[in-house]
Amino acid sequence: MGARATAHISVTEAALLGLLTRGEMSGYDLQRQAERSGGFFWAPAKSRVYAVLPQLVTRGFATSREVVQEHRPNKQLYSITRDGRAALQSWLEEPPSMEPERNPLLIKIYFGELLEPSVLIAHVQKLRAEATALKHRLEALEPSESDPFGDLTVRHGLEWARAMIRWAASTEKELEARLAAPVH
Amino acid sequence: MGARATAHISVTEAALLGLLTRGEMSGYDLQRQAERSGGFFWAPAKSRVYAVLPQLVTRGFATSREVVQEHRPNKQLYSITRDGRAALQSWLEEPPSMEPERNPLLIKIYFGELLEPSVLIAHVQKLRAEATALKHRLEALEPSESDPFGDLTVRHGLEWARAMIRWAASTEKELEARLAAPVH
DNA sequence: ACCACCATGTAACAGGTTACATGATTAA
DNA sequence: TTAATCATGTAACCTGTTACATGGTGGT
Repeated sequence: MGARATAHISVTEAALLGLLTRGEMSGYDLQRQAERSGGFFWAPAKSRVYAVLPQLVTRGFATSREVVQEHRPNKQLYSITRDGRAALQSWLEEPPSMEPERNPLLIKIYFGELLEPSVLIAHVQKLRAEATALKHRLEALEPSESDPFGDLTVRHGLEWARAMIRWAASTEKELEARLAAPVH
Repeated sequence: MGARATAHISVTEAALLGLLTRGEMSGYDLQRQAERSGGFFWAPAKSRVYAVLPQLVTRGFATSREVVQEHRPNKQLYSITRDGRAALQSWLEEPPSMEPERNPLLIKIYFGELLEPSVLIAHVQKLRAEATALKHRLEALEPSESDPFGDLTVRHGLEWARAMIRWAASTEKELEARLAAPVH
């Protein structure tokens, strides 16, 4: 045991193991952490969390112990093992590959000829509104950050949001121009 | 038949139906079109294409006819039906919802404390290289575009790529600074 | 001689979602 | 009294991937 050099783990498994390096936690805790801290870029369904954790134990990447509670439901606390750390480490070290955006909006734009311009504009406006909301949330967060790495992910989100806002604004303008002067 | 007002279709089904509005095509054609024109934001495996097409026929969204060929394998040509157009239309009109980036790189950054700075820098550099390559490909494409909607998706890609390049550059700088002056 | 293109599919697996089910405690 | 929090899970489904299998045609 311990010599399982190249065991493959999924993104969710890696993220859970990552959180477990910060201490023993329950599935409930993990899911909340995921929603809060990293929630902008990773948020599995809770059923997924509860499905993955026992698998981590089975594969030797975590251990669990039951904690009996008085006025709360009992819970399982999970800890990362040496093997778990090793698996996480090699996942973290794998060069990440850039995947193109799989955004359905782009397909709707691409087939824009099939939609009324006003509907298309509404779609783009919605993206802009959501990106703007994200930007505000992230801007509110930024200065108060003690951990520098969380900061970097926040800045990533900000760059992304700003890019989307820029694109949406220019796209809206262009579509509106086409509404005003429809060249059939 | 025809009154199936709110039949749900998946992104891939919508995209295939969208391409079929441009004419009768085989699975092979569709997959190639997907790779070329829209390939930046949507690219299903061919096995998926061949799996989805018969389902579209079963559900009444497309019809197929076999074309016997002499010096080539026979093929199935698919056409979109009235029901197919209706289903596509309502998919296109659904307001798209912005999903946060699920980029694994962000998780690696978030747990940056567990990685050597040099590895982290390499990860970010790789993203920057790939985003730069994408930017070049898209810039080469842009002026020659006859269809205006394809153009809008290209510009989306460009904004995205530029944002990633900006973020990566500033992140690299910051990580390198930390390498030079490690504040324990 | 080799490789790319045309053309379609199967099998096995991976990784995820939503909805449902349960049930006590505590704060507004 | 109503809602949120704590706490875990099952069942059904969906969407997708990689690897394998087949085999002729046409260009370099």
